[in-house]
Amino acid sequence: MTVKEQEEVVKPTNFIHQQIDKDLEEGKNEGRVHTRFPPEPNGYLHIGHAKSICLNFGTAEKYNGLYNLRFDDTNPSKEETEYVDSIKEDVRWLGFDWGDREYFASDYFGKLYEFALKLIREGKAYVDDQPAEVISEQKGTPTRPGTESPFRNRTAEENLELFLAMKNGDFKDGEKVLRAKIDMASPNMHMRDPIIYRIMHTPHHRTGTEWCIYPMYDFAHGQSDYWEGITHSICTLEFEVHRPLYDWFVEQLKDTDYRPRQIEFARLNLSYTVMSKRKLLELVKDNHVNGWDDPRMPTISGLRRRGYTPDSIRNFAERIGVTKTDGMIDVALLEHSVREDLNKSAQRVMGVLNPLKVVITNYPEGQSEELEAVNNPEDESMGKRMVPFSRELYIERDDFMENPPRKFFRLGVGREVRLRYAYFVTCNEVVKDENGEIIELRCTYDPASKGGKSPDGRKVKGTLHWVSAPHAVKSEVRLYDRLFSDENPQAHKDVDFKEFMNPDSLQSLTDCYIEPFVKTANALDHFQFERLGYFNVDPDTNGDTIVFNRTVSLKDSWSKAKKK
RNA sequence: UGACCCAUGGUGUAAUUGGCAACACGUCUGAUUUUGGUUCAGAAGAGUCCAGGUUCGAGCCCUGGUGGGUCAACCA
Repeated sequence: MTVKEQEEVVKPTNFIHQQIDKDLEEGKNEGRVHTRFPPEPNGYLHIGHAKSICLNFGTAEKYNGLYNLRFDDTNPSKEETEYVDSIKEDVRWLGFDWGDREYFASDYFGKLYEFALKLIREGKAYVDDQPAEVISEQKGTPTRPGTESPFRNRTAEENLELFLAMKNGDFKDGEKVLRAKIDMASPNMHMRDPIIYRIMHTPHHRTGTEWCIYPMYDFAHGQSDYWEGITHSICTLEFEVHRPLYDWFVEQLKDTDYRPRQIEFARLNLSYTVMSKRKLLELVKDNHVNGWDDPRMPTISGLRRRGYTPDSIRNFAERIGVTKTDGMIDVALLEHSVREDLNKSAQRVMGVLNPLKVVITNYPEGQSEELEAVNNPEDESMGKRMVPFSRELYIERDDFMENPPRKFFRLGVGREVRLRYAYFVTCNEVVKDENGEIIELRCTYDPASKGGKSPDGRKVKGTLHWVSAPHAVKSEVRLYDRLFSDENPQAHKDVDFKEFMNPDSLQSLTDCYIEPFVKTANALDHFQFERLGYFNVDPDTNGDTIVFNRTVSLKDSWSKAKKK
């Protein structure tokens, strides 16, 4: 291993690990590191969550600690079991195993209720009878302090009685709330007597109709962390202003030196996409895409269906780093991560997307043969396979030009190229239909060049992929482009992000021919179609047609050169 | 007329905690190549938002600006 390689192996550190190092040095929490990933089951996980999962769980792994999966299910009106299941599947697929440490905030509804009772008894919480608008009005603004509720100084007895009535269902939704009594003049809006319990006569996906009062996020999160023994509660930047409140509740709760600590990092922004559950839900609900797992979606399930691998996503998460700087990651980095992974592992195969028929005029009619091809030049252990060759072939339309420009290495009339793993062929004639459209090429092959070798040492500039027409498997191939044409579609104040949707984000080719090797492929299997890109088998595949998704194209220096 | 946070090549991160800015992606050369892929060799590109200060020495510390983000849901 070279010096350079050794440097690269060193896992990058970040400010969170540095803070944990410090906590450990100071002997906090008996040297334990315990993290959690706390999704709300109200949507599917996306690549931004993947960053958070890798950070939270990866951190615990790094420090030989533990990590929990905890569903933040305190709002029954938005949460569903479908989402719980998809989240578990996605986290598992990414390669993390949380063992039996699977929790729900709803597991703590009882303890949370008891804790609220304690706050009331200590005069630190009160029932407010005012409607939402009035409470909101009294909150003030960031630059103006709030005013106190007329119900703020009820006696503990009265509050206890009212809260019990709330719990017993004596009131309608919104009629009363329980508030923490902190400081209406605090410069931090979240400290101005935040609402901690609201009335919702809505069945919960786990507790059913047991409760009609539900705790707010702020009243559940830190406490859940505390009860689970979380040491480092890593979340995104928008919760930074909640931290004093998080600490305030933990302070009321703690009875030892242990205390969980919230640390915030910048969420992931990816160019040419949107990354909020609300917006992704909108795309799904309004049928702008075909579901949460549409291969154009930045969801984990979409990326999986598109052909991304867990490794590629984890490497990506590692590469982008962790900071508090709000930035925008170039999708090119994500694409680089899959190419890097798939280049090492993907089975090579030849497939023609836009077929052009080629007849080898000096190859006997009715004859065919099998030629040996390498399965993966990056991994010899993947072995070889046989590819059928015959008189009638398909090549890529792009690989032939009647009037080739300079530096075009492919086929033209009178030119010789190599058909990969097969023979050298020379094009002699172009056949056109009545519209002048090229419909066939007539070529001759050199039998001495079998395997693609030139016995006389003569060179050809181009090597083309091809497929034997009678043997090929006709398939559908779906090509994807970015979902949005704007780098940051949600950043425009006066324009809805959907205005920037790319109308050509999905192109479906139904006249594609792939070598017979793919016949036995299973859903989600990865391939490299030589010279084209990485593709995987879409679950839409049925007995009749194999459907492929293009995960990402190969790097293409020819298309760049062409533009000049 | 607030609180909290952020600011390093095009992009994302790093800099042994004060010692003259490194890595990755991207871009551009060239070599190799039965994938115009991979690999390899190399190049361009920032003097660290600005202004002061402390110091022999500042991207790191201090002060003041500027720019950006977050917070006023009975959402999380």
